[in-house]
Amino acid sequence: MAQQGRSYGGLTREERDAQRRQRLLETAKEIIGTQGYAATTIPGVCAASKVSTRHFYEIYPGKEDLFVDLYDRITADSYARVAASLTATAGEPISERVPAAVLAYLDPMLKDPRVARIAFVEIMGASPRIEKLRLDYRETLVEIVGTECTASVARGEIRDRDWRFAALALVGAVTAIVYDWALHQPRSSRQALETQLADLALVLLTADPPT
Amino acid sequence: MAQQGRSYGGLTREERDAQRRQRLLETAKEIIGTQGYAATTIPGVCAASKVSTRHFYEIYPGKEDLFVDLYDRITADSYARVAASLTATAGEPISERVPAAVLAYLDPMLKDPRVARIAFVEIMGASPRIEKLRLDYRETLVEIVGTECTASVARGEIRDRDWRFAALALVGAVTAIVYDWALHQPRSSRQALETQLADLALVLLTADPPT
DNA sequence: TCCATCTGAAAATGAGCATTGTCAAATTCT
DNA sequence: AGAATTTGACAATGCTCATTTTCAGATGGA
Repeated sequence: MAQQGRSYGGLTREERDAQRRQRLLETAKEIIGTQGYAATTIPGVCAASKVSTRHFYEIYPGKEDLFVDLYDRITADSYARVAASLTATAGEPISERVPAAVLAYLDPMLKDPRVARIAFVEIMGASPRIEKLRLDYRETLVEIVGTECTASVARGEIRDRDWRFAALALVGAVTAIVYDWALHQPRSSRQALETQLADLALVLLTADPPT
Repeated sequence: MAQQGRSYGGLTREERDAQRRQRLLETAKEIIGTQGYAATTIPGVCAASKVSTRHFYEIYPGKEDLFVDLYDRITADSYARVAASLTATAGEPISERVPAAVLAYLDPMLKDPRVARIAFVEIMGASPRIEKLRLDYRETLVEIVGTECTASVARGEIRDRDWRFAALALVGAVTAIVYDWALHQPRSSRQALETQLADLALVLLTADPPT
């Protein structure tokens, strides 16, 4: 057995493990976000991370767990941004709050196409467990939208409607658009895209069907 | 070598092959649409199809090709419906044509949740080849939307805009919503969903961003 | 210094398929 | 009937990993 816990290379066990985990996550982002989850192998990730497979299994129970950890972090990051955005725009009308929150969520994906691919494509149907994770996280998003919009209705800003439907539409639309933008070269400026996305969010949550 | 081509069991070689292919496709729809592509194995599909693996490889070069064939057929079916719908509504305003075409496209997915799962989830990131297939097919859809909408603009019905953006939003939104609807039990009536989808399509293609 | 830990590299193991080959029985054609 | 095909079942092969184990050397602590 390993794991007695003394320092090595000037680092404690926790620090060494944390650094290995960090390298694994960075490499996983690169490989999964570039080659896809199906094409990702443990030996491949380990080699690129300079982490032996033995150490890998000291940190993660298996391959799927690395992906789950990566996705959890990506999602937690975006959720924290959303929370911060909503706090920052407290008191403002929905037409400010929602677009800002959507762009806050998307910032990591707009910055890094690998993140966009992981969060919007590779995560889908990868395995039963991961698919459930995706749907659970999305449900949280749906609830946030519902809460915000219902509050806005109460303020008399917008008309009430099926918020679950609207939220799913928003998430689906944004997903497709951002992934497309992340892939295409050349592409429009991030600024231009953000304007379009903000308009889209607003339209989906507030527009009335014509005639 | 097999393949000399005489009749057997009262059927020609073509008929026998066609029946096997039919059974394989039906089983593939069931397994992929229920367990997912990653969990689908050739021996599994063959056993459920009553087709020997030897015969499988007489029909398809490999596993991926079966999936491609299945997806091709699903897509071709939907595209044919769209074409028929557009023909049927020729001369009518965009507010009739687009919602009708969207619902025509979605009919197979609304009828069979397995088809929805295959077309909207399992197809994503399954392999480089399949991902490319998906994006190519989607591009066709984007072009159709662009063509229809540009024509509508020329008729003075709607304002011009970034049709690629709008089309991607429409496809993404509809995908998320229909898959969600197909999964959830209990769920709203198909009629109700179709009304919502039609409204959504219209809003995405014609609504102006508020303020 | 001496011993217990820790480390990276690499080999070993084992499962799960995809794919190919074998063969006896069934069917068809002449 | 008799030769040639076709069939389905199943064994055989081979490959790609995931996961485990080995091991010689590096490091830390007493």
